[in-house]
Parts: sequence; structure tokens; C-alpha cells
Amino acid sequence: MSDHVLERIHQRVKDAIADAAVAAGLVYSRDELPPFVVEVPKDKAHGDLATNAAMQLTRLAKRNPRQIAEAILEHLDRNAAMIRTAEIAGPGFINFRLDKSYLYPVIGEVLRAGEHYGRVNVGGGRKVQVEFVSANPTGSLHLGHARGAAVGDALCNLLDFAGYDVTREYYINDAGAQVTNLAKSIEARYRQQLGLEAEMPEDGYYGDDIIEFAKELVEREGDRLLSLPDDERLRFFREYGLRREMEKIRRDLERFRVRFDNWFSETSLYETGQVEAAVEALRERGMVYEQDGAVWLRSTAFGDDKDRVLVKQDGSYTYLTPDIAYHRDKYRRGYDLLINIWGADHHGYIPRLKAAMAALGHDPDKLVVLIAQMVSLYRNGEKVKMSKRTGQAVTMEELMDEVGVDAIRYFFTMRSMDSHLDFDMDLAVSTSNDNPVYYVQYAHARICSIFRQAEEQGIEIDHGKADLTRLTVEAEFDLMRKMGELPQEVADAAEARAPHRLVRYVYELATIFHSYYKAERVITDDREQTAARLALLAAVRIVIANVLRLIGVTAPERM
RNA sequence: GUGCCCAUAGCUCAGCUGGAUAGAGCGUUUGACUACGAAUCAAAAGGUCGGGAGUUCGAAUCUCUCUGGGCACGCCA
Repeated sequence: MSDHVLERIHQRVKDAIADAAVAAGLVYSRDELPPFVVEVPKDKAHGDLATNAAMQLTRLAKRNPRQIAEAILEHLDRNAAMIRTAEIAGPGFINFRLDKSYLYPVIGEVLRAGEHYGRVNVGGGRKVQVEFVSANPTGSLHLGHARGAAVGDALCNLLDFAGYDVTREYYINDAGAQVTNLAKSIEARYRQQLGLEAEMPEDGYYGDDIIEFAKELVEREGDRLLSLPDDERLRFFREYGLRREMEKIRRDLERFRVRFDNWFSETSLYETGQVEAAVEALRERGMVYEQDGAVWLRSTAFGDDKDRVLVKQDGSYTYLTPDIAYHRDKYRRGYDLLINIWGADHHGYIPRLKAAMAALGHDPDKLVVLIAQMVSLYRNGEKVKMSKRTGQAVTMEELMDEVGVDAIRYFFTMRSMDSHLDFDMDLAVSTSNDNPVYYVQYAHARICSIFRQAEEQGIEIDHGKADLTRLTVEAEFDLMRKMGELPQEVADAAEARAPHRLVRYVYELATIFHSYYKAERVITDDREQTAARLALLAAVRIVIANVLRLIGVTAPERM
């Protein structure tokens, strides 16, 4: 039994239908009933609640849906669930109208729960780890990372709100060839800053950040580094580069309001011998073989299209091997669920990683990889090209400077991960009426404004005393119903791992509010009605603020 | 060639664990500021849900197939 108002009433209606179906002889017992839903119909003309029960029963009862619906209605106990009218519609839906007073308790529930309103426990305290962003420390975070950060953090907030025990993790690829490349890139830039001839390495990093680091080094160290022995110099650039890149990444993410619980270093896997141990573990399980001087993983035995090399001919590991060790470590840390958020360009990597986990004897279904599709940036109506070679890319920092964190997070969270996203700079920057971020925030600010007004007029605010039956306007019931749906919305969005649903929800709530605000005056001479309306809006304000918080957007009191 | 994602209004996208007349924003057109904030509201026009076949009481949603686009297919990372 749920402790949320709306779910309770849904359940009562559902029980009444089930009892009626038994009483009508459609089934012998409630256990035999096929699954059916009681939900708020999309079209308000269809009443407060509707059920597809009659349609679901067609096969079992061997009658047409409308006849079944009639039989159910004949035996329905309307008093049990505040049902005023029940009628058959369309192909066999039963539409219910309830005594509107069933919605009033929503307000009290929201006001009591406050910032916790909407919290549910579908997660049951299960431990879930979400790994996201995990950008290589070889350059600045850019647009794609920003999407991963926004969606990942919103998903974490959502899962937490849905009753999961969430850990946010960032995997730092601070070992491997790309870090050597970083060191060489910095060295080349350093020499260039000193006015020397220097070629960038083959797969060098061309970002402005690297040039900045080189300038810093010239200022601080002069040309001293040139005289260091080769290996020592490279190590210096490597460590300096890693440190500075990670500092910048942490700073950008902090500013983006994303905080990680763990920063997991790839290097640490080598230091603790876990990479070797992972290969050994696979070997013991008979999952590897040697061929052409390399060590191969039998990933085809677990659904991959080809076997994968773990140890190259030259004795070094492939990119996959430490990643296997890393995910093996995750499994061993005892999470119930592991979620990775990756960019679409890595999706081909999923089968081999899952195969490796299966080869280690882990349940591959515990690892869920969510793919966020690519982002295209538009500016002045034109697509902005991004190039790794020339270092041309819009960084997350520039984006935050130009657009602001609220707008970026809202825009990236509002779309499904599955869809390619066109990020329109001009729209996101605009403070005009076509920017949906402000639409929702404005609703919140407007409510705050009403309360400031009430305070100025010396109106006593005590929501507990308010007579809610003074709320009789249609839009008021719409607001209550919408607020009452939040717990279910959170549960559904969490189950679907779809934070963008929250954005949709809060936008719709804001729409109902704006419309209501325009049509009805809150503060009037009618003190009783004013008190009731203030109680309602206090609740709406809480719900908007809660959902905005989940998607990482602020709820300003004035704008 | 193979795999994954996508195709819904002029544009950008929801809706996809099957349900009623397919929705929203932008853009277009028409209205609303002498009352709590017009970053707002009211209304209109706009659709063969990429094509075809199948599954069933019912398909934008599930299956197959074709077309078109994106991304991947290394002893790179």
C-alpha cells in the first residue's frame, strides 16, 4: 500500500473494479485477473480516471469489451472509491468521475514532505554506481561531456530520489599511451613558447589548454626543463599535464554542480596489480589463449563478434585490459547495479566489455551501458564544426560563460539520451519568451512574488488553517492532480532511466500554473479563499523547486 | 559488408513495457497589460507518425522488410 494520496485512490478504484469483476462472474477470483491499469486519461473529457480492465478481460471472458464493461459497472461498489459516475466509452474503457475532494489531501502531503515530496522507494536501498563523464585528462571538457554530465547527474539525483543508494564515479584514464602523448604535446608547446622549432607529436593534443600550460611553465620555470634528462623531462610534463588537466576538469564539473563520490585512477589498477590479476583470473577460467605472440580473450563465447587481444605481441596491454580490471573491481565492490553513461562513439565497445565480465563469471546484466547520442552545436543558425586535430571545439567552460549552467543543464536534460541533440546557442542564451528554462523558473519566481506581496499586505500565512474546500476552480484541481502524480512520475522515470521525463513534467506543471495565474487572482478581499490559494501555491512552489533541483537547475525567487 | 541509434507538424522534439480525436515549444496568424511580475496568457492554422507487409478487439508504439541519415567496427586510446 502506497503512502501517496493519488496512488491510494487509484488502488481503491482498482480494488473496486477487481471485486466487481469477480462479483459479475467474469473470473472466479482476483488472482485470475489479467493486468489492467487505472490511470488519469490524457483527455480530460474522459474523466478523472479510466481503466482498460474490460478490454484486458476479452480473452478470458470471451465476450466483447463493452459487454464486459457493463457487467463490471453493474457490480461496482461506487462508494468504496468516491466514484460519482462511471461510464463506458470508446472501445471499452470505463471512465470514472470522482468526488473532486479526493485531490485536496495532495496539498497537505506536499507541504508536509517539503523538499522530500516526490521521493519514492522503488529502489529499495539497492546500491547503484553510476560512472559518467570520465573524459580523458588530455584536454578540456567540451559539449559532449557536458551532455554526459547533465544527464548523468540528473539520473543520479533521480535514482536517489527513487530510493536507490547512489555512488557517482569518474574514471581517470591516467595511464596508457594518451598520457605520453599529452606529455609530448606539452613539451612541443613549451619549446614553441621558448621560440624553438618543435613539431607536435603524431596524435598530439591541440587544445588551447595545452598552450596555456606551456606558457605557465615558461613563466615559472624558464627554459630550465630543457636541460633535464629525457626521461625525467617527459615525466615532469606528464605529471604536470595530468595534474593541471584534472584540476581544470574538477573545477568545470564543480561549477556545473556535479560532484563525484569517487575519482578512480587507472594508474592505481597497475599499482595494485589488478590489471595483471584480471588477466590471470581470465586465464584460470580458461577464457584466454595465445596466438601470434599475443594473449586473446574468448569474447566470442559471450556474444562478441570477434575475440579480443588483451596482451599485445610487445607485451603491453590493450585499452580493453585495464578496463576489464576496472569493471571487475566495480563488481567486486558489491554494487547491485552498475550504470555507465557513454558517448555514442563508444557504443561498439559494449559487447566486448560485457563479454569480458561474463567470462569472469559476473552477471553481465548488472552492467547497464546507457548511450548518449552526439551533440551538434548551432550558432548564428550555422552548425559549428568541431575538430580534434586543430583543437577547435567549444569547451564546457566557454559554454558556461556564454549560456549559463541553468540553461545548459535544462537543455541537455530535456531531451531523451537516444536522440541526437542540436544545441542552439542563440536560443539557450536568449532571455526571451522562447527559452523554456525561464518559463519554468519564472513560474517559481512568480509564486515567490505572490508571497512577498502577501507579506507586504500583512496577510497571515498558516497553510494548516486554510479551508481547502474553497479551491473550486478547474485549474486548481489540475494543479493538485499534477502534483499528486509526481511520485509515480519519479518511479517511472527512474525505472526507465529517463531523467528527461522530469523536465517534461515540470514544464507541464508550470504551464498549468501560468494559465491559472493569468485567469485567477490569488490575493483578494476574500480571506478564506486567499488562504486556500496560498496553500495551493506554496505546494506548487515546492514541487517546482524539487524537480528543478533534480535536474540541477536553480529555482530563483526573483529574476 | 556487419552492429547500434534515429526517421512523428515548416523547424527542434515528446509520446515507444500496444489503448480513445497523435502532443509541446519555436515559427506563422489573431487577440489580452488602470489588479498579485506580459520572461505570461487566450485562440487559430499546420500530420498518409519515412515506404510496405504482418501480429490483434486495437499499432506512432511489437515483428519482418525496404529506403534515408548518424555512429562504430584496430595487437589505437
